Amino acid sequence: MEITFILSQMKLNHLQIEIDGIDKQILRDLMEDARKPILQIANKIGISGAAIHQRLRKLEQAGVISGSKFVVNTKVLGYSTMAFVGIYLDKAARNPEAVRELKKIPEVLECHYTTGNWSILIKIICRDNEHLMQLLNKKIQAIDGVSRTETFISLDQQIERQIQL
Amino acid sequence: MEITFILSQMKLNHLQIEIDGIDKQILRDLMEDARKPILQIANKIGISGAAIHQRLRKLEQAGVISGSKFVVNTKVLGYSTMAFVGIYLDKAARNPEAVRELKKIPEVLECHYTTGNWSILIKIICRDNEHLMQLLNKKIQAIDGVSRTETFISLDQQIERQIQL
DNA sequence: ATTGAAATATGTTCGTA
DNA sequence: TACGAACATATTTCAAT
Repeated sequence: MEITFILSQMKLNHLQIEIDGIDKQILRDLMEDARKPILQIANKIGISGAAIHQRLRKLEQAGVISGSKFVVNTKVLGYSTMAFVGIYLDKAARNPEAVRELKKIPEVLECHYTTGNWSILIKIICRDNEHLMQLLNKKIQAIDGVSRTETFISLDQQIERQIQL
Repeated sequence: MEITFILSQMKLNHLQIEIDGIDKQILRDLMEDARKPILQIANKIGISGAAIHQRLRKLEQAGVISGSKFVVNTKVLGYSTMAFVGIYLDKAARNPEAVRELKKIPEVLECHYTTGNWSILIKIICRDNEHLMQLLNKKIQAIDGVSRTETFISLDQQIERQIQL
């Protein structure tokens, strides 16, 4: 009986984070522009800046907000080629080791353990096809345990967004 | 001779965006926390706040900075399942139409035209496996032109980052 | 490109409802 | 929760180098 109580409390903490309409409006604005002034949001919604401030503190403490980022335009910096690479590892036990190596490669932006054919799926960014080829042949294929890779070059990214509240 | 001049100017505008070490330090800080006060960065680097401000203006005008975002923790909001879905379209001509439909599905976070087997690769986020199944069967498979899909569920994302400067 | 200082704008705290 | 007012910080501008 005590255990079921504790479990129900855990559920409350983990699942019942109340995000009302005002929270959503605040988050929607800030997800689009992390530097948008609180007062602008406040005026739009029709509550005080102090209220927004309180809600943001609540959302941060609840862990709803993970942080904020400046987004840099990789194309302007000369990175024109994005690709996904499915990686086959010959032994599952080598996975953590392989991931450790992948973390050392700055061009690797994402790395997922996945269901399906591959052990790992990564997203990478390269200056051009030449850079991509070097990366695959010299760095990724060189990782111990990597037996084969399948590369999918992103010819054009049509959607890039966060979850919609 | 005039044309070569114009071309060299275009190259200057598009490729020779000078990002020096100070720019990189500023961007590195703000990519980690978009709300980090300029003065803190200024003190760390050892130049004035006004100088940082000027450089940020320059970087914005050059298009290096695409914006800033608040990052929300999707897991806390109850979205525990991320997946990649490779989509086969029966006719390439249907691609733009299919992408238009995908844009209407809020769970679709990314969408890429790709080389390789599929026409399109998307990244999606779902509450749970049930939600994922509904999304695939009722919404994605229902799009006109979609002949087949291959789904890769992300069991664990080990790397999530931006380009390293 | 950079600075310091002034002017403006924004964020934060707090007593109260 | 929300408010407004007081307070503390941050940003932007600007003349000068």
